[in-house]
Amino acid sequence: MLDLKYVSSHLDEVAKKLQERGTQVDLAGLQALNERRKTLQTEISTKRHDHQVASKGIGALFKEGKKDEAESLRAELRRESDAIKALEDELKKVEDQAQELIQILPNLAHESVPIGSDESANEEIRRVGTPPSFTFTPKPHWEIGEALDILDFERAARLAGARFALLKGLGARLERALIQFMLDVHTKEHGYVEMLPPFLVNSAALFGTGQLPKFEEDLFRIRERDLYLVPTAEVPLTNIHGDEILEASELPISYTAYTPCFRSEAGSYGKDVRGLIRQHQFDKVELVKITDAESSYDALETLTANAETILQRLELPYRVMALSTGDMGFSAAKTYDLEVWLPSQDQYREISSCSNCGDFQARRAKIRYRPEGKGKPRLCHTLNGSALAVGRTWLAIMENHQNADGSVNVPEALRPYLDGLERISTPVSGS
RNA sequence: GGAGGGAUGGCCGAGUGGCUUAAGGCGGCGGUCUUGAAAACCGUUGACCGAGAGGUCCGGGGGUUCGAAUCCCUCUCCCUCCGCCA
Repeated sequence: MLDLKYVSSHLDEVAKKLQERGTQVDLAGLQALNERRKTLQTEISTKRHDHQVASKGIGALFKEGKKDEAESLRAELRRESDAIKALEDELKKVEDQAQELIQILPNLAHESVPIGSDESANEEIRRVGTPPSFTFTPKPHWEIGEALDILDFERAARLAGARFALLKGLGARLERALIQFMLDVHTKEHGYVEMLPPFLVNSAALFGTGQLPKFEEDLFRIRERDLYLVPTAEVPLTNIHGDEILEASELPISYTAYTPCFRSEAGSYGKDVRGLIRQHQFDKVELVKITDAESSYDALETLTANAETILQRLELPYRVMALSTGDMGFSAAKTYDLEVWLPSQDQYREISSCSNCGDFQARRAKIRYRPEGKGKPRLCHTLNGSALAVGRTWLAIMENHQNADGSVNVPEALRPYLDGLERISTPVSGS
């Protein structure tokens, strides 16, 4: 959420930056509401003060036996009390209106973010690794997986419908190995604390990270309850310190967690209908950092590098993209996407998204810290990134490490997690 | 699911309508003493809105009252016992 005070005093600048993100808003209305809010508050504050002072006099008058005076004062204060109540009602209405307007505004982009209306304006930062060259036509992962009998979409559909998958045997084992591998790297080498959070969260948590109120249709909600399936571990991890004032010495905080993620994928009809790319449920290992207000952009570089490590170890070619103002998510001030090479599509596809949200989520979730020594609490900065989306990693391995005979080589870094297995092959019949 | 008991500042905890400007303790910070430290003693100690005056905040929301931490309604969470259960 943007700071109402800042918006009110920087109308033109904020409007321009929002427009770069593709959002048109009437900020003048917001400013008017803020002015009215301040006026009302001052008036209420003064009236309440007078009322309190006068009110104390009643007890005294009764004690002195001046009943008539006490009664008339009481009647007067009764009217005054009603008047204050009316002002308070208006204040609440004004505050609610301002809140409603400001909470659906996206974050402002950092100055280093390329300006543009969509992904065509994204900027390639670097490429790492070389796409493999094959002596045969590389197959898409769903063909490889089904031939190896480790992936089954048909039976998954029987259980849950389209956009669900059933991993079998070594397929399931590979998924589990990837999760374990990623968590080990981040906890043992990158200093993240492993968490295993709830997979269901309430609306307050989703408001904190920005999924609500604007993007409810992207979520799966539990019937009749204020609970939603997590769309990403970013939600529980970032909200862990909601409503807290942290000590500066505790920062930065680095958490990692594996969770399944659930997305309704409303509005994505016809996109990526085949294969594992776009599912209602997928596994992800997430990284979250909570920092002070000064170091979040350095932390974004670190976090992105941490995510890249996984791709490098798994020998998967990828590139790093700086998203443009029009392609970034709602809460982000700056985002790097990691895109992995997919031979069957002959292109790079997103496998991780690493964002610095600045104080945008911290303001919503009330995550603050006390600067070194003393002083007023300040808003933290929050960051998150996938490291990585496990399902997409699974399919990237299938496609990049496939052989002409339909088998798939296991990257060396992963072998310790698969009892030393070097390749996944079609099982010899009967075994 | 049933029955009871709770939720007060960073933490513990007192407080049943005006004398609460939330007691007291712990912790933190500053000081005295000390070569230094500990102990002891003294002082200090929150968040939010507002330019300020001032106001708000005792789990959340609503109500009664001139006046609510205190009374009423409601929701959430926690604890104890019973039932069920991996």
